[in-house]
Amino acid sequence: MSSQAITARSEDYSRWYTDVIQRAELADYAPVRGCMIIKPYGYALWEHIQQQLDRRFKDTGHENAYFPLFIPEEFIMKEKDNFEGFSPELAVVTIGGGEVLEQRLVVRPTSEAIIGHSFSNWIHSYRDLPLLINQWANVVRWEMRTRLFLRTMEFLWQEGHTAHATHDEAEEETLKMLGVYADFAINEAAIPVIQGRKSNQERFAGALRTYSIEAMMGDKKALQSGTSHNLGQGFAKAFDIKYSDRGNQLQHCWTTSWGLSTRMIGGIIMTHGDDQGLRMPPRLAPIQVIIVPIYKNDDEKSKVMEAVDALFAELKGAGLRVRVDVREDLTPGFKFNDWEMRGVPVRVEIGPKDVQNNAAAVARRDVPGKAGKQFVPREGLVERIKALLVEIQANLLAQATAFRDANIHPIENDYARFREIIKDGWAYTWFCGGAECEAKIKEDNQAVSRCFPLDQEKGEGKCIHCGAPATERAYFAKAY
RNA sequence: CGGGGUGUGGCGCAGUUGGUAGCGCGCUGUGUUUGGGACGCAGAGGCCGCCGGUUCGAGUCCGGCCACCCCGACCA
Repeated sequence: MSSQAITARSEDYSRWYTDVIQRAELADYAPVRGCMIIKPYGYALWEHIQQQLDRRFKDTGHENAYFPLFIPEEFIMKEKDNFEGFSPELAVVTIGGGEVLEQRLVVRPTSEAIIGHSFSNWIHSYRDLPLLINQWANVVRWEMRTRLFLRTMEFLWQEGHTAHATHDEAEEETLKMLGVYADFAINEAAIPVIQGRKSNQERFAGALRTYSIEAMMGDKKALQSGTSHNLGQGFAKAFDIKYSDRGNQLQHCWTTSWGLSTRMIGGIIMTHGDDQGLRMPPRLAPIQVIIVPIYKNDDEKSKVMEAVDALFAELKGAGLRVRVDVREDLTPGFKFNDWEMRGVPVRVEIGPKDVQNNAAAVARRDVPGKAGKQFVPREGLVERIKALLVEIQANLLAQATAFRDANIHPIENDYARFREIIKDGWAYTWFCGGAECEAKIKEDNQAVSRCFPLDQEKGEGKCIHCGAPATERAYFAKAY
């Protein structure tokens, strides 16, 4: 619990972000640089993210497994692009049991290598395909600069790894899981995301193609919130993942990998949060309904608590995540602010008047102040709250979508204007995809291409930077 | 690694020309309070980031180191 005010977003967005996390008790800094302690409230949010994703993975035929944290260094080196991409950020164990290790062990930055090793043992025939595996795990990347949830040296995620008989099947899987991420982001986290393909410069080194979902944060910076790779046959060749086809010919598999991490929590904070603090999307909120009892004396207390307990049981019975704030010696006003800061979607106040009137005061987090508070008859209250949670979920998505759309600006053939746009928003424009253009744009604007959206009209234009013919449009933005 | 900042009770901070550490919040006890961040009274809590130097005496001055935060480069 904290009574401190939160820095206004307009004053200092970074400070607002870290204030919210600490005051809402999502996470603490750890004694090790770049690491974080995820506190119960933050972890509960992660658990709901996990549940919603895991359900979707199972529904699309995937199974969970677990692979080791330690990976022989030579495994990592097998796939050259992968190794070169990751080597600067590897944590390597060189001593174990007091002895210098013959075989140095890498703490996994991702598990393509060790899973590839297993896949080569598991897969022999086309009958073994497709192989659809997911794991929930922690990974470590030695980052130079870290921020709570957005980039920490150790983070939690899921990584899906699949093997297929053909390129097209792998591509289909890659896009299917991208779609799963988008569905999750939009319908559970209420974050409008754009599905797209990364430029060659931005794609994962070991991948044929990298796709991502991109979201706009409250400061108009972009956040890559989920990633899906078609790895081609690169890993299959490096790890000898082969199968005999129907004609008894040995073929290399086509593999994919896709991941979504605790970074998503940062996305939720920065998409929905306001100057009062967090605003949790109801479907993921650790607490959906907080009940604050109000009373002056023992006589009132017993009457109020009777009504509160009954409502609590009813809401809980309806499947809602509900809690009663029974803390003594805190004023109701303090509790209102406290739970608003922590983003609980619906607050129910029950005092002597409400007991008498057979009603309750219901306040919604997405509408600030008195406008969001109304008195609701006790009769039908549970149904009203359930409906309200649905409304809030929809409203958060609508607000975020409106904000995003208001800050995306289409532009053609005008680099000067492009540069202006990108200072405070996203630009949507023709892009040749070339490395030189990308590098120059980055140098000029501290912004990069986010993706070529999958959903775009066919056409042809001129690259915003070099003017060469371009067949695709891309989003450009400053990014986390 | 470059630039900027900060290290003093749990948190936020003050601490004058060097004289043996204080405020607010929080915490404990207690009483009055309670419909938008309550108040009184009584308490507990500190190796002033670390090491060294100057000095009769260092939170304060000097030297060195370390850590963390913010902004870049790198990255999900």
